[in-house]
Amino acid sequence: MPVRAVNLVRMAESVAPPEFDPRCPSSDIPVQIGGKWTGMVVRCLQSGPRRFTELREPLRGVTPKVLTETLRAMERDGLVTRTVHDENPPRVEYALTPLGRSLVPLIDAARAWSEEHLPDLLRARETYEP
Amino acid sequence: MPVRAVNLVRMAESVAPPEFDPRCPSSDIPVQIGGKWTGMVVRCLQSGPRRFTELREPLRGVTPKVLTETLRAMERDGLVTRTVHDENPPRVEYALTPLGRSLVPLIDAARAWSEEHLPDLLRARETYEP
DNA sequence: CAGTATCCCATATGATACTG
DNA sequence: CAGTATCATATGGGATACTG
Repeated sequence: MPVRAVNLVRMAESVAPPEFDPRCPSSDIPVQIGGKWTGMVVRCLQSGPRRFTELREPLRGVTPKVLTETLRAMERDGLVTRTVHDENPPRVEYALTPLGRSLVPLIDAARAWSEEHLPDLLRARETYEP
Repeated sequence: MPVRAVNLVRMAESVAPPEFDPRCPSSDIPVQIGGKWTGMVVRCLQSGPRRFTELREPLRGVTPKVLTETLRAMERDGLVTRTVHDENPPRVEYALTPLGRSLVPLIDAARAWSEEHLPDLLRARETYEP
């Protein structure tokens, strides 16, 4: 399996601890938002709204349970909207909100980093010995 | 505990699945690099080399075991160097490599995102109801 | 179609104690 | 000082089967 790129998949909502240490500007306690699939969902929705199964397809390997959890969390955080069209069979569409769209540059930056630096990282990994 | 910012804490080394779906440019299978503390270690080392205990201090809450694991992984990936000075008591210094330093803009971008958008996310979280 | 309902498991993280 | 060594556990992620 060839290595392709690096995705941003997790971010942390950081909370200042009671005893914030000014010597390290990021000595925060992280509380995570996002997860394994969040970044990929954002990218999949970039080109427009998609239905549940339309998301499952390109995200090969994601189980319906996990995709549901991911989408619910993103909805809760205001990253996507969930629209139920009253039809039969049911049709549910997910779309990015402006907030969700604002993540795109960050994800792109992570991928750009990977395209530029991943070979170095992998080389380091190969030559490393404990 | 006031919310301060958002840190990038995880990234995924993405591997193309056998059946890559062209409709979604990021339908990759992620294999994670990084972890809860990696981003903070990078930021702590930004201002120069630090010793093990000098890292433990600002990263309140990290146990020696976990900090060791984090640093070893970062060393393996070529993000930091570990220099043992032959003295007594022992002195070990960790420093960013150019590769490690190249992560800084990405981490800063994540923090910038948070400073700009975290209030929106938290507001969405509060008004959300299942 | 768009999910739920269960069950399961690896692993990331942490608590605590000890050492060359 | 700079770690190891153990042990414990929460939870993110997955497998599988079922449903309005």
